[in-house]
Amino acid sequence: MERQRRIPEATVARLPVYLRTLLDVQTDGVTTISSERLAELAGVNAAKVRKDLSYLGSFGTRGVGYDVDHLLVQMSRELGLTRDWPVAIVGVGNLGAALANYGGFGDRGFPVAALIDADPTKVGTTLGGHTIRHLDDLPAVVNELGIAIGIIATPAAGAQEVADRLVAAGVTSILNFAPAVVTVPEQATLRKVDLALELQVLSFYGQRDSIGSSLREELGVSAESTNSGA
Amino acid sequence: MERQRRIPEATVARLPVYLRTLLDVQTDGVTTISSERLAELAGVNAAKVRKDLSYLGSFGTRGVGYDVDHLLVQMSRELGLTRDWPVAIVGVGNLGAALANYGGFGDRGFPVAALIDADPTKVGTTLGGHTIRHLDDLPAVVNELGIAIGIIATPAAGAQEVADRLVAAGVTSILNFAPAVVTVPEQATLRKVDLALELQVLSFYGQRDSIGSSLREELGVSAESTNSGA
DNA sequence: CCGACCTTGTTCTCTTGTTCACAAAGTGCC
DNA sequence: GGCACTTTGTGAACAAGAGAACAAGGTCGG
Ligand SMILES: NC(=O)c1ccc[n+]([C@@H]2O[C@H](COP(=O)([O-])OP(=O)(O)OC[C@H]3O[C@@H](n4cnc5c(N)ncnc54)[C@H](O)[C@@H]3O)[C@@H](O)[C@H]2O)c1
Ligand SMILES: NC(=O)c1ccc[n+]([C@@H]2O[C@H](COP(=O)([O-])OP(=O)(O)OC[C@H]3O[C@@H](n4cnc5c(N)ncnc54)[C@H](O)[C@@H]3O)[C@@H](O)[C@H]2O)c1
Repeated sequence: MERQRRIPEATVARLPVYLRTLLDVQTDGVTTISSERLAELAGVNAAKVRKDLSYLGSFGTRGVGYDVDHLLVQMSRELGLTRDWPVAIVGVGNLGAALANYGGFGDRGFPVAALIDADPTKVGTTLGGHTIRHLDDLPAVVNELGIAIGIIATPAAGAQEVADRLVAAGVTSILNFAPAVVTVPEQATLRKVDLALELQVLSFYGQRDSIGSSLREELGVSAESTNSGA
Repeated sequence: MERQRRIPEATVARLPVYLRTLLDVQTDGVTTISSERLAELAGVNAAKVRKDLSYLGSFGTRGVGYDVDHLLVQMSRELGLTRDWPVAIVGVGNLGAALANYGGFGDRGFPVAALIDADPTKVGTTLGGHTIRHLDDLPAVVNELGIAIGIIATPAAGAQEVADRLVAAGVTSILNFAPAVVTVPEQATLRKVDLALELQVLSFYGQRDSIGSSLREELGVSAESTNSGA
């Protein structure tokens, strides 16, 4: 009788938030936490916390709450954080260099293990203890260092090619910073961080608020009457 | 008879992708595009494209497709990109400096207009043409320069305080890079970019794939038979 | 040992988002 | 001018996610 092992995507995306929150309270010496409290700290709804945690099959204690240490163990295991995931950064420019210099990843089990670039003048130079290797060496680098995750920090034009090469080299997890649509085969996972998109979304809601305010001023307080039609 | 003016959140998040795609094809001299083609380039479903675009109230031409220029105008207007949105970066460290040096924002209507830090040794120094101002000057800076968006690039510990100060100074759009849960009043909009979270999500799916493979090897090809219970 | 109290786990409902499928609408050829 | 062809716009079915509510289960004080 197998446990229900399909964790919803939305839940997966929240687990890291819970994890960080739990690490925080653990540091403060807290040993037990209720869904209510965890929800407050993680900025979500308590029912959601309980449902999310139930997917882990982890048991809280009714009347008491969850054991922080136990929860951390379960969660780390589920997220695959019991091992290291060596990362390769492809494209060592402005952003790539900043990421390479950032210590926060190694701490959390994602050591930067390799830097890759296509620019011959950069290849061979050293940054943060790593010698920059050429893109053509990717298969060798991945093999030698056991690269599990590739970070794309090249200009948009090169992103798809880099992704293809990463996948060809056996890397199935990719984080893309380039503002381009990149596709990968089904067996691989791609996530993206798109700052321009974030800013444009902020712009949308910012503008809307302004308009909203103006309208509200003009029309009185009837702005609430947005009936949810059908 | 007012047009239906509630654009779903999911749609808002896709508009920037369409926008970028359209700019690309416009550069190539394309003047008309079908939902099918746009969907392909943007990496989404064609029906979704049509529904998303229908929220703009923009008219395609049946049998032909959408006029690229017209679509760009509509979309830019809807996203509020007809004006500039001056950005202040708070926390000019490793990441903040990289963002400040990055030219890609100003190009797209988000000029970096101010740099803020709390470290007295950094205040007064210059970076990318901007003199770093002290956090205490925030209200004045926001006022003088018409700051519309605040980017938080401080350590996690300071993030909530910075957010509070930004809001107090009148900034209602915030992009947070610090790995911390930050809350803002309802009238403000906050989005976050959390790299550790992204990596951990990749870890989850990466691990899962590995397990899947192993299991598949061990058990033959019965891995498909994950019956969706109830 | 018992009962009041607390918190979990889960069911149910509602909302949001995705996708299909097709009628309506326009184009351009003949 | 009409007809075949293309593509949009949207209704309806389907899937995923959020949140309220509550029964089940366990603690702890007396
Ligand atoms: N710098 C930022 O703050 C920032 C912010 C948001 C988005 N981005 C995006 O991140 C990406 C990198 O930005 P950046 O400012 O670091 O750019 P950059 O030009 O400073 O660096 C790009 C690096 O990639 C290398 N490169 C180019 N093509 C390559 C290829 N095919 N394979 C391997 N390496 C290649 C270049 O040699 C260069 O070293 C861009 O797509 C940019 O839009 C950057
Ligand atoms: N550097 C990266 O590549 C990277 C990647 C992912 C996440 N982050 C996150 O981004 C944030 C910044 O990272 P970093 O590497 O630039 O750190 P950093 O330590 O290099 O820089 C932080 C800067 O913020 C300033 N600061 C501290 N408290 C402040 C306050 N209350 N108000 C204003 N300024 C304040 C400091 O003086 C310093 O200049 C961190 O939260 C980090 O976790 C960074």
